[in-house]
Amino acid sequence: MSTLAPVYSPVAIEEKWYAYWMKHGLFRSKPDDREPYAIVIPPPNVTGVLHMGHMLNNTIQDVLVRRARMLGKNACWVPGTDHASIATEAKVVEKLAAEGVKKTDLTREAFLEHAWEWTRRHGGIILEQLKRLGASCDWERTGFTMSPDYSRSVIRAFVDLYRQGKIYRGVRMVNWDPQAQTALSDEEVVYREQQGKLYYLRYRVSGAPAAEGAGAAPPASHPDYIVVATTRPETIFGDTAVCVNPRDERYRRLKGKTLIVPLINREVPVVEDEYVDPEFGTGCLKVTPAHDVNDYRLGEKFGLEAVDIFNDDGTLSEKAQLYVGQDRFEVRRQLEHDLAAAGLLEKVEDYVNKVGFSERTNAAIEPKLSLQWFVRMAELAEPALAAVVDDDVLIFPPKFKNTYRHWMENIKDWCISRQLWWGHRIPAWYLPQGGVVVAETPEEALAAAKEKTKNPNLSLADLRQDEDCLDTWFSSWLWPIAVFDPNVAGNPEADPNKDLQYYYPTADLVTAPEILFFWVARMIMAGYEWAGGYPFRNVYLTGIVRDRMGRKMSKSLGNSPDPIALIEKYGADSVRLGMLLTSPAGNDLPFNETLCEQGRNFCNKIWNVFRLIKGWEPSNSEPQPEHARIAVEWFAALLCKTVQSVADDFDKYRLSEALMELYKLYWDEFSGWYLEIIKPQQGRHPDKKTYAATLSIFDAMLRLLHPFMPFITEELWQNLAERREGESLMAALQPFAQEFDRDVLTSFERAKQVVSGIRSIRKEKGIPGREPLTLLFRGSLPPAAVAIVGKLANVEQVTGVAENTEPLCASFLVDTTELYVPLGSLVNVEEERQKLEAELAHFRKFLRSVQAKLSNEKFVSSAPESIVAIERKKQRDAEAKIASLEELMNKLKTN
RNA sequence: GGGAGCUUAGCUCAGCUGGUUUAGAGCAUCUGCCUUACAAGCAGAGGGUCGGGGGUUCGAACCCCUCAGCUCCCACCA
Repeated sequence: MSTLAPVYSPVAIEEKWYAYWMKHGLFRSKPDDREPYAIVIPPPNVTGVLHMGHMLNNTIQDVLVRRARMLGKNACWVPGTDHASIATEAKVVEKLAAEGVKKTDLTREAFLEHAWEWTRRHGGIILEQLKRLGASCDWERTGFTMSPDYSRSVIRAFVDLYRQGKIYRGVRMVNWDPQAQTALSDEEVVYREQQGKLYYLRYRVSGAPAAEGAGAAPPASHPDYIVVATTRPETIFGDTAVCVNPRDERYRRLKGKTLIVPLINREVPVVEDEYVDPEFGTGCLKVTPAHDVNDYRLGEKFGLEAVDIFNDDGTLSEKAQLYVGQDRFEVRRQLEHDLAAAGLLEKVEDYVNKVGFSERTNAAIEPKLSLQWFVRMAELAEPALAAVVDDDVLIFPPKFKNTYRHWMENIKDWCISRQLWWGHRIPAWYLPQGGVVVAETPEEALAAAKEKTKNPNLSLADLRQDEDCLDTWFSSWLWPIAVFDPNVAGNPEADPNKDLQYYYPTADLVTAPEILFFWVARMIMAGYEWAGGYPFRNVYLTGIVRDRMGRKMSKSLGNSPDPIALIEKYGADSVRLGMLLTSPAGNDLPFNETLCEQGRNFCNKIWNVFRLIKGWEPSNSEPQPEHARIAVEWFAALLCKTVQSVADDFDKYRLSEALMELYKLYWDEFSGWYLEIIKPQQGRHPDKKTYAATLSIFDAMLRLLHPFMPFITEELWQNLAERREGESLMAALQPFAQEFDRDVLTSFERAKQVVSGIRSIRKEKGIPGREPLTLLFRGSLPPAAVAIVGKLANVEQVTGVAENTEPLCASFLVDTTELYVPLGSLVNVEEERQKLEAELAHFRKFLRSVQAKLSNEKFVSSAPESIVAIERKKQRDAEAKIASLEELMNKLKTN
């Protein structure tokens, strides 16, 4: 009798096996002659902590990697972290602020000192958390996007693109984050609907008399004024024109006139452009070239001055003339009063419009003209677009292929400079007399500068390096290349090293759809640019983890459970199951702790099966009983079928379905049917043959389950037999798909129906399981049924009869075989009759529909032969069943 | 404004080329059981006119049209 506890406790077991796997280098991967299988982790922020999204994402990666390893591939999962320029810098700034230190008071060097300190303190926590999950990463390969090697890759890539003319510097309208005080790429801006106001402002026509204040406000249609609608009145100080549609009759009189901007009294021209929608607002558009993308275009077209009225922190600058130094939103509020007081505010309406916010700091984005570095994308995008369109890179689920194509076909240049310190500093040096050199090192920059200026006396002190850093994604787009060979990116002459040759392209990339453009698309571009081809063959896009109310889990909402707390409560295997039980690729995962409970229950089930088996010893004296022989034969076939369909599920990235299949195989088929059949009586042991077969089946199931639940399967596998030190389930092979006999499966399914039929009768009649029954049948029964009813339904005797002569029976049908359970007085004839009547009605109706189909000439002539044959069989079966039911009915009547 | 997708049992989803589907699964629910591996369990049961309407077809959850609702992505309407 086993002394193991009836409840599985994961904590100590998980720790033990993770340490064991590490100790024996089982996560390690080096190039050899096996087929390679590589995954690079989407590097989490270096100072981040694990959240539910990571949990889902990394569980999927671990399942894929562990399975690949067990299929005999050389599996390599490369972990690492991202320096996350803006996110990390924001955290450091916040931390310093809490200590009363302003970033602006520090030198760049001093600030970086703090940032590195922060990174050392918090860096890598998330990787330790991944270990709790069971992640089988090759930790010796842990990368960091700001390690010295990696930084060299990034800088080299910049220099290379610059030399090719694919990077340029210029003044463009960019998304300005006034809180972080940096430019952002278009992808870093999120638009949200905001309840705002639409302000109708009066612009006086030049030469017309000025208003005298609120009381003297002219009527709306006054010829001396026009009315302009805007959501951002504070930008009027940057107005350099007013634009109307040339076809707009209402404003024909303004042609060639100038207008007076309210409060600051700047005289601006009226320009005409089709861009303006006469239907919107008043049909007059104020033009602020420095603070609106469209206005910028109008400004370029009409040669208007761009007056930048904002400071970098979002306060008004000297150029605004009024409200200087005040915050933009405060000015907006004040203006409403001040304009009204001046008689220049016609009306204010509530208005919903979309406003851009910084993805990182959540500050309202200010479109702003500024001098930034850009990557020219058109040429880079070409092969990356083709890769996906031509299916060299497959995206799961495939609906994202369209999204990808649309973005790539309309790609815009990428603003890569950030006004931050934490990151890769732009390798550009400005010359004393103007001009710039771009080089990998200061020394090379100096040499280039000397050549460019023809001045051999130039020194490093004369050069001024660009203050800005590169966008984080400008480094992470090199990830699948640089983690294997940091010398290749940006270096056309470099020969790829062994690692890159072997592992590249990687097999699968698992990530969230939200970074399809940020990261996935750009990695593909970088792959073609520097590594000769795409970086991964398959992209698996996960869904978003949501709470019960369907909200995205986020720190700010506080609706996300702490993954580590969940692991401590339920065990890592249970949480992994919870993540995978209901999340097909691309579908959101509505998370609920009950999913972890379900996982825990399953672990417990597995554990108890093990307790049962562990308590057995093979008995040499016993011959194998027929029921056990049949169970073994059946389960072997079922196992083969499952191995095949699980393989098929994996090919299609249907991980949840693969898991569910194994879940049911283990719980229903193995525990519920197989073990109940072969289980010897209490205190006895199974025969040698059955025992061996059971161990081997259990072993196969542990292998199949291991990628999903690595800890418990390893624990049980290690205890199932003597193992050598260093031996591990994770290094074992998956069961191979073999041919199997489908007839074995169908006969067994019929046998199950017989058992269920008898159990149903017991339940209905309230006959306890202990009371043995007799079973009569008319027709054919598979041997399996005869073999197992004794064990599973406590049937003492099974007898085939030509005709049922027992007077009082409960009866049921399995296919067309009639089964009778003699019950004497327990039978209520009327009840039985009603039951049969209902069944008869059902089959008669069904038969009519089949007959209708078959008597339809068009069906018989146009449907394929095989389909007609199926219908004929349905007809025969239904007829036979009806005959059998009628027979049962007759018996009931005659009795 | 453009594009993509979704709507099947109380919940989450399968249903792949229209016919072996007489619509399935897991969870939840209900009923009966502390049966000697497991009550985190066992046995049994109920639950759906496949979002509405129309069409194509011998045949529709599946194809077409239309209406309604939901989600996501992209876009410069002040």
